[in-house]
Amino acid sequence: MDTTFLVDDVTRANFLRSVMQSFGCTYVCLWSYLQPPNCLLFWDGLYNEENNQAQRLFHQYCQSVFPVSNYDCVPGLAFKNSQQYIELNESELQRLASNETQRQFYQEARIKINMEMEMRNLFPVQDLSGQSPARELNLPLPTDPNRPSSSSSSLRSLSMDSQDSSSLMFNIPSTTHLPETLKEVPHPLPPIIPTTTSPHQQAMRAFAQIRNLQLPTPESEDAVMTRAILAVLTASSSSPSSSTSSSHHQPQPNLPAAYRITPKASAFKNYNLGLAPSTSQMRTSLRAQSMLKRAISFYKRLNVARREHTLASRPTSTQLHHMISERKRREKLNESFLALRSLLPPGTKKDKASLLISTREHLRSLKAQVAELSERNQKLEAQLLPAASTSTEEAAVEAASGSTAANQRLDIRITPVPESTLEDRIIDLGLIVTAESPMLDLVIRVLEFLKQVRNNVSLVSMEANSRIPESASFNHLIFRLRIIQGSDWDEPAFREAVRRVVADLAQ
Amino acid sequence: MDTTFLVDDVTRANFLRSVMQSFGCTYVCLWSYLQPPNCLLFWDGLYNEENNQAQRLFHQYCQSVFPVSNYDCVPGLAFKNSQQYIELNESELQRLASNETQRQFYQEARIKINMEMEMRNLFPVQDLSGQSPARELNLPLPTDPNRPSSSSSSLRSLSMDSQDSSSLMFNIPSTTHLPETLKEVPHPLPPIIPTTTSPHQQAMRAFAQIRNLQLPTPESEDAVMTRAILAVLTASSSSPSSSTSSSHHQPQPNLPAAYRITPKASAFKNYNLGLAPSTSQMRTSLRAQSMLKRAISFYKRLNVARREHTLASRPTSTQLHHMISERKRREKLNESFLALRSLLPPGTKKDKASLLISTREHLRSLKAQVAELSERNQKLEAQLLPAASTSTEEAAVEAASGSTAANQRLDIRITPVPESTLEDRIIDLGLIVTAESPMLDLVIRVLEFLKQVRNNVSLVSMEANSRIPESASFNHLIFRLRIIQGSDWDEPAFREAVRRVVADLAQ
DNA sequence: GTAGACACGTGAGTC
DNA sequence: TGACTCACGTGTCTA
Repeated sequence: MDTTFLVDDVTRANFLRSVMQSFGCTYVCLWSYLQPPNCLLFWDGLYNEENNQAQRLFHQYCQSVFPVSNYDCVPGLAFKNSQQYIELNESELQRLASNETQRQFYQEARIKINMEMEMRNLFPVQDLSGQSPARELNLPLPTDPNRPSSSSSSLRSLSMDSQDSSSLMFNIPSTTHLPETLKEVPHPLPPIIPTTTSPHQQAMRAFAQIRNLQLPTPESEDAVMTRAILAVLTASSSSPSSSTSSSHHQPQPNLPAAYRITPKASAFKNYNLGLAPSTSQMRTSLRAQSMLKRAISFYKRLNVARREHTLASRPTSTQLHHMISERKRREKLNESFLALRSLLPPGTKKDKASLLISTREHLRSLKAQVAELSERNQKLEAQLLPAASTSTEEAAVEAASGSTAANQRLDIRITPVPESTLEDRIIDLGLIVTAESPMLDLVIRVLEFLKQVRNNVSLVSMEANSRIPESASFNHLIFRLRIIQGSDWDEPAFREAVRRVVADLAQ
Repeated sequence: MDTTFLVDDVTRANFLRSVMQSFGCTYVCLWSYLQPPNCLLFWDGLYNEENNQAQRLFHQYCQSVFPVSNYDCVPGLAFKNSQQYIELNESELQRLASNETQRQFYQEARIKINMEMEMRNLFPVQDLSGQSPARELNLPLPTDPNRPSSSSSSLRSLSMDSQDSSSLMFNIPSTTHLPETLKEVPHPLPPIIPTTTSPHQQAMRAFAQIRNLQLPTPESEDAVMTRAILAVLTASSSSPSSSTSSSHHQPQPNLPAAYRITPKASAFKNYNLGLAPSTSQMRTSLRAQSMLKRAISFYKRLNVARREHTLASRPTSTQLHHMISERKRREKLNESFLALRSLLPPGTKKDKASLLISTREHLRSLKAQVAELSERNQKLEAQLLPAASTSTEEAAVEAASGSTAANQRLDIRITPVPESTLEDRIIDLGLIVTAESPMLDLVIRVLEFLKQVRNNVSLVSMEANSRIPESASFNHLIFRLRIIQGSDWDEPAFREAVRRVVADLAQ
């Protein structure tokens, strides 16, 4: 219904931009998320004394306009050392852009990237401390969702000037669209200075004198001031009814609600520079006021957050823990990879992926090998023992042999081989010897003994295994003996003889 | 200048939000990048009949409000399966990377930048609206700071005003000018109540009555906006830890976490899940999908765009290619992991590290198995050989042994044991001796020799078999020897020594 | 709420 | 130089 705030906002934006640009800022971004006249300002450039002064001056100005306001120029939003910050300059844009549309595209893209980077750099870590942010922010909660008129108004409201196609998010166009910033213009003092010079005018004038600025046009300035003061006054005595009443008063629902920015309109708004409608009707709503306060507190919050961010140690403890844990995990995984590679034939690549696939292949080939071998084994066994299936019976026989205790240092078992016949008696002499001496001696000794009794038995086959070759070795020997036909075979005597042979070797 | 679209856009957004949320969507996002009245709609939740209906209703509504509008609802941008993402196919990448279509790439980059920005704006990372101690600002306090926010449903989504500058960026004709596809809306329009209320209000009211909705209130929207701003400013590394302070009584307790989308959100979401658009919307859906797909899958590549204008377009493509190739690499590696797991016994954990170690163990066991099997096989063959000397193995063995004649009386084989390592070298000394003398002497002689060279080798195990086919006995001996570490091992010399030891015994 | 697992994009290094 | 691999820190999800 009324656009005064916006006008005011635009005025301030222009002024602000002029100030900042006069101090060499290449990038001034005015953010108007907030309800006008609240906005955020970002600028780049070195944060130097001049900027400091500009900031002070601007602050002074704002204070003069809004005495209750603690307008806060957040100084450190300068991305001075930020590598990501991309300085926009017109010529480069021109060079890159082939046509007008594309140029705009580039501009927009760059600006957005800028903003994005800026955000990233400014707030890489979100650590808002333990305090309740809301308390600090003074955020008003919705008072009553069922409040009658406000809902409809908010639903209806939206605003943006839609005709300016070149309206960009962040008025980088301030460099392009603001030839009237007039750093070049030498004497820009507002012509009309009333007798009752308000503080802000003084401040602005002083500032303009310093920097040779052109200040916003006095008309808009006056209007702004008046409105602002009125707004402040009204707000100080405002009651919630003002909001409702003002909403109520909205006579034409779909008429220029164009300039009212509802909080829902969240995108960056364009300050259409040079837009200075003369409608000076005052619209002071509690909502606007609340937004102002909100903005102020927001600025505070911003500063606090920034400070906290810069001061606080970057990684939170959890983050740090996470990091090192992840590191451990990677390390372990790499260890596993290494160990896996050690098992593979040494010719394999040490590349991780190829290690995996070679492992896969190796595994597959091993499986195939096992399958083939086992199959062949089965076949061979079937071929070899149609008469006797060795393994199972052997176990059974051993179990049934009734030998001595298991833990003995020397265990001698003599078991008949099932395939032996009466004419061809074959026995197995099993020895389990725990000996310190190497198995070699043991075997030789037994063999020598067998050689002595070669008239009684002959060696058919033998088998010797030693586990744990160091220190006390565990030797398992099996001698398959054929008992010579006709000889008198005394098994206990034979066993005793064997025992005597190997007894002194057994540990 | 006509603001009807804009005003109505918000209305439509609200209505739409109400509709979708009433159907259980936790996240509804209206995107108004496009030139109004074109916008994009995203919502989560299961794509079910109700959603379908909501979509239809929305279509009808839009049709009623803007008969010329070709509103396009893209169903099913479901962020549920976060692991899935959409991979760009190669051709598309090529197209993007090529120079001739650089402009399109820029456009897409811009799109994704926009998307990122919008994401940040739309999805507050942090709930910052706690209590509102606005007393110092003379703001009306909320009726009850601790009350559960009944209007939180409206807080679940934000809508963009469509008239921000970013609408420019989407002047890509193919995407903005979607074909008219809404002619075949199956259901009748929502009842339009005449007189003063606008159609959207009527529709909303009717719908609210149907679904018992609570429409958004401006206050809540204020809060949302404020939160959004703060979120944007404090985003970039969102950690939910900040909610500790306000967790006690969160003003919007049911604000779902799923609704937080940080710019670092990495995985591209597959929004095709459960997509079952009605045939009438199929075409437009597909078209919008293709654009969306590109945009979404690219929105993470903001750095690309950043480089794009710091440097030339070269590193852009390289970076992009790098990213893509890295993705491919990861994919391939994971594939390898998966394939490897498929080879392992199915009980193994699907954890990557444990997969590796279990693979290692499995491999080791397989090797042992192979060794054992082959050994046994050798044994069996040796047993079988004299019986069936015609077998192929003998020939093969003899051929492989590199010995001179086939019918030699002595065959010496030295083969490394596969399970031996560099540190622990184990070899098999195989002897096939056709001798008249009994095997006993042969074995003893070999053992004595081994005893002599015990500084070089130690006996691990041995095996001896003798068959007596006819006249001469056929002896097969296998000695498994461990080569002592540090000793100089000369295999040919050893072989020659063995040969000399047993030569005179061989027939 | 915390520990672990994964995927991501990116910088660095290597051939 | 470019193609490629790897490590890193971070974000997200799950148990």
